[in-house]
Amino acid sequence: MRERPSRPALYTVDAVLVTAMGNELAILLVRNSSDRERWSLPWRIPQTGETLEAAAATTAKDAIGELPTWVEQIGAFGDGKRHPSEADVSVAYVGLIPHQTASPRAGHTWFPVANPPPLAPRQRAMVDAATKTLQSSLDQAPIAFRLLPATFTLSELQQMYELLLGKRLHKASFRRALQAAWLVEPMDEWRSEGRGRPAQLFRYLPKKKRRPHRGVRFDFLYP
Amino acid sequence: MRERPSRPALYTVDAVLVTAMGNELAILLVRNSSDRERWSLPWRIPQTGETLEAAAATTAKDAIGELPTWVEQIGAFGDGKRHPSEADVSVAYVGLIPHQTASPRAGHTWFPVANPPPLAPRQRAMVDAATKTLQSSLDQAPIAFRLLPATFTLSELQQMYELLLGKRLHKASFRRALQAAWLVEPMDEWRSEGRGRPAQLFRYLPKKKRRPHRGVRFDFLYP
DNA sequence: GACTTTAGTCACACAAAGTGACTAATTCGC
DNA sequence: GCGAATTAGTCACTTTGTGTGACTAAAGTC
Repeated sequence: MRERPSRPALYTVDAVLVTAMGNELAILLVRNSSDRERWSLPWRIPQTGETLEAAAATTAKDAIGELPTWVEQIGAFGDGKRHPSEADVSVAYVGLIPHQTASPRAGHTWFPVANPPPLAPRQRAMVDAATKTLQSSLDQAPIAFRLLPATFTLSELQQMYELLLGKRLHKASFRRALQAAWLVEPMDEWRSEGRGRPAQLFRYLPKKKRRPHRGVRFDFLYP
Repeated sequence: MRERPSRPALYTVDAVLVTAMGNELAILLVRNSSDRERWSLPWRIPQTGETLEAAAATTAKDAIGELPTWVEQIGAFGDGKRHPSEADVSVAYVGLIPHQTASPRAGHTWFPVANPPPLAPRQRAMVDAATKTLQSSLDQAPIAFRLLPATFTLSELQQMYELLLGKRLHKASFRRALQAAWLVEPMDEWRSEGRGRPAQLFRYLPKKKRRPHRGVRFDFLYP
């Protein structure tokens, strides 16, 4: 605990900016300034007095001109090797961007999260961890709502959940669970999407404060 | 993203070492070398080529002479102020120590997690986040098992869960859920604890690989 | 106007969880 | 030695939650 390191321990803040493009998730990458063939996550070295979260928000603003609707830390990533700048650790954040508001700055492009260009191993790990974090906090935080515009149909909401979970959901079950959670308020508007019955619009407006009072659950198998 | 910082962005790795003492959780704190009245978390600056997790494990070994039975990252903590050494960010890890094996080195002491001595705000935040992380990954990882000795009774296991969750559990429900998860194997040993029927001993040995196939869940209220 | 398409709801079956009461095996007090 | 107390372990019943197919509703298409 007292040994001096052989070099300073430096870090950056990296942002995994996520949006829903059509029916897949996409992340924002920026072209490397040195090697224009390669891509990397937007990043930043925090200024004096700047919190980590603020640095992540600023990184996002620099990349798309908007603050994310949701920012959450993924963790610190270090593998003993250096990468962007001289840093040997990157503190990664996910930021959610509703796709409507997203107009990337020059040099920045959305890539399907399932099929990105080659990335440095550490950045690759951060992207993987970001999608995993989103999936696992999907039932703990309004992730899906933050990827949608302010008003949406229940079918759109369900599709967003299906996209994030990577599986189909049964309509009746989805709506029953949503009703029970009191997260959504119907508006007096309907939207006709061409064919089919028009859908009612809803907005995110959580109401109740009754916690479900569950017991234990053992949802793991191997250490 | 290109601005130079006004000073180098430095970090440490801090360890929140947790054990179960009697019927409360405890964390290991070390007396400050400068101000002997104050306490802080054990920490370390990673050496070149050392991963973050390895640094956390080493920190634990320096503090209690044993490797933790479980190590997990909590996150990176920075508030714009510096603290241990010159670092403005601490990467925090939880490490679990079964209480039997724990014999702290000189200057190190266990404190009840609910009632620690005054700590620096950042360290306080790390301790709070550690217990929150433990609670929320309790159903995802064998946290409780890693705080117990290799063999244990089901009552001890249930008490550990109650301690970590901060609430009582119903015996029959607990055992039913445990059975369904195939996490535990009975041994041919019994232990008599003075009064009452002797309890059978079990060990952690996860068996099945059937994932429960749940739908969506909305377990949050406010953003 | 029949057919297709999407929205929205219902009702039933089945699975999971909460709960109190029961049996079992030991120690303690007398 | 024997009944009360104590802890372990199980059972059966009730309540709640989830999976699922079938249904009605309102629009467009031909």
